[in-house]
Amino acid sequence: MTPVTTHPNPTFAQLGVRDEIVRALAENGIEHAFAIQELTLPLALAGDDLIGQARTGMGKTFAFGVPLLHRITTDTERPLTGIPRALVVVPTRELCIQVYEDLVHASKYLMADDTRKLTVTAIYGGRPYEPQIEALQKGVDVVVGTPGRLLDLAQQGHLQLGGLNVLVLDEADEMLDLGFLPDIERILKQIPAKRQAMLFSATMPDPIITLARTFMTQPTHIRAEGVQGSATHDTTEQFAYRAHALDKVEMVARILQAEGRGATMIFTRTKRTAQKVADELGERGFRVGAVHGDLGQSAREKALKGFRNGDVDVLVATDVAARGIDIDDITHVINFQIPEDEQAYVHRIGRTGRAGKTGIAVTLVDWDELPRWSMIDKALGLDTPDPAETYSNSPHLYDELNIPTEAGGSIGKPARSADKPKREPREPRAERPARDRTRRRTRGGQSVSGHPEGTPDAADTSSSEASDSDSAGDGAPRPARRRRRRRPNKASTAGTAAGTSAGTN
DNA sequence: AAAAAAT
Repeated sequence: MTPVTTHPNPTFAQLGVRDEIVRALAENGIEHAFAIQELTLPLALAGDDLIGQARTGMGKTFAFGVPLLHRITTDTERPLTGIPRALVVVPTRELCIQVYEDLVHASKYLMADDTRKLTVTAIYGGRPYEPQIEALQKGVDVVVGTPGRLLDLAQQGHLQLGGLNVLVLDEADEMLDLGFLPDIERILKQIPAKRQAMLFSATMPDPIITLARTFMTQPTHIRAEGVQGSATHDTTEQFAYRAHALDKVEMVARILQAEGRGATMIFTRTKRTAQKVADELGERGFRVGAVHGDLGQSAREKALKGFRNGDVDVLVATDVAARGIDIDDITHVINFQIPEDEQAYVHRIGRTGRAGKTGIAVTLVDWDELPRWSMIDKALGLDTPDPAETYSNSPHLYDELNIPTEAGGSIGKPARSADKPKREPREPRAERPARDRTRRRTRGGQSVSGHPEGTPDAADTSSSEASDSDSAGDGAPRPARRRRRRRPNKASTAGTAAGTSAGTN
């Protein structure tokens, strides 16, 4: 069981973070450090290499962002010159934007010298070169970027990597995976050998850690509470259902009618399917957006922005949006197609249940997906009921999905859909007050008010030597949002109790 | 075999 701590986590001020940063964080409602942040700060400030692991939505961005900003502005031997001193590499463009914005907020009051503000810039593809090049020419202290554009601008001579003091790989296991590894190696070649490297992710497979150690200096592996287990949250209720591919959209439509449903993310395995599902749900009247790699960059950003601000309440995406994206009030994650591996599953459902909130994850498993699903289920110890057992040829199979709703019932009934016209005029925008519809960032996974979750006491810190090594529409009834949440009491809870023991990697 | 990431 989770140890009960009577003391709240320490504040950033208590942890010795400089006042400019403390003030900026406070303006965003952040005062207390999450476990991963508290554990990371002393080592990160000392310049140590480290691998930071904490569950999704538990504040990894500021775990590297805060010490990074503190350190490069406090090093009197190396004043900031406008040549990049810190580089954060991320796997997707949208995550790049998000991390960039977090760092901009946190650095609001920081000066590079007596006359110049500290500058952060985002370098990513799908957008014109000129503004990014101009920003670099004006002088930049911190760069956040995706690999392709970073290398491109480095090769063109616009991005100077020789002055880097700090390198961060966010979603590090993804960055060191086959698809990205060559790019990362190219970047590593261009940065000074004597630098601090910090790697963060909720998931860190052993082979990746072994690989990481080849370019790190005696890294400390910091694992915040919880990640030793399944790395999924016990605040997120998980379900798996057997589904015919052809029925999946109908099942999703019913899930989307769950009472108390807030924002919902639907993940697919392919770009085509993502678009198709988005289109079909749109036809059914849901306010839906799509994010995948076949869309133009502005369409991707527009969809995500609409989802953030509440104009859209269903977002269909490929795994491009599986990692890092931090949006408040995502109550449901639906795996329309099962993910590639357990890491992808962990990150997908990690879009809900963030910062101690509750969430519901539903995975729809087609016949040909059963073997892979059972592998994921086993690898994570989810112990969901075998979806095969829910198999039936009955057309009424999905009448009861058995997913608890806020009202205490189950969803799955067609809910008047039979006599309902496929499409109704949408309610005017003004119908709900804008503020009520606005979905906020959770600010790096940190609750905007109250104490963050996490008990540092339960954290397992191990040094590199000691333990070796080890982140609606109207066609359907409008869901009631923001009701008081009732804890679902049936079906399978994932994960081990977030705590000390049972820590088999 | 898929997605992502430079054009």
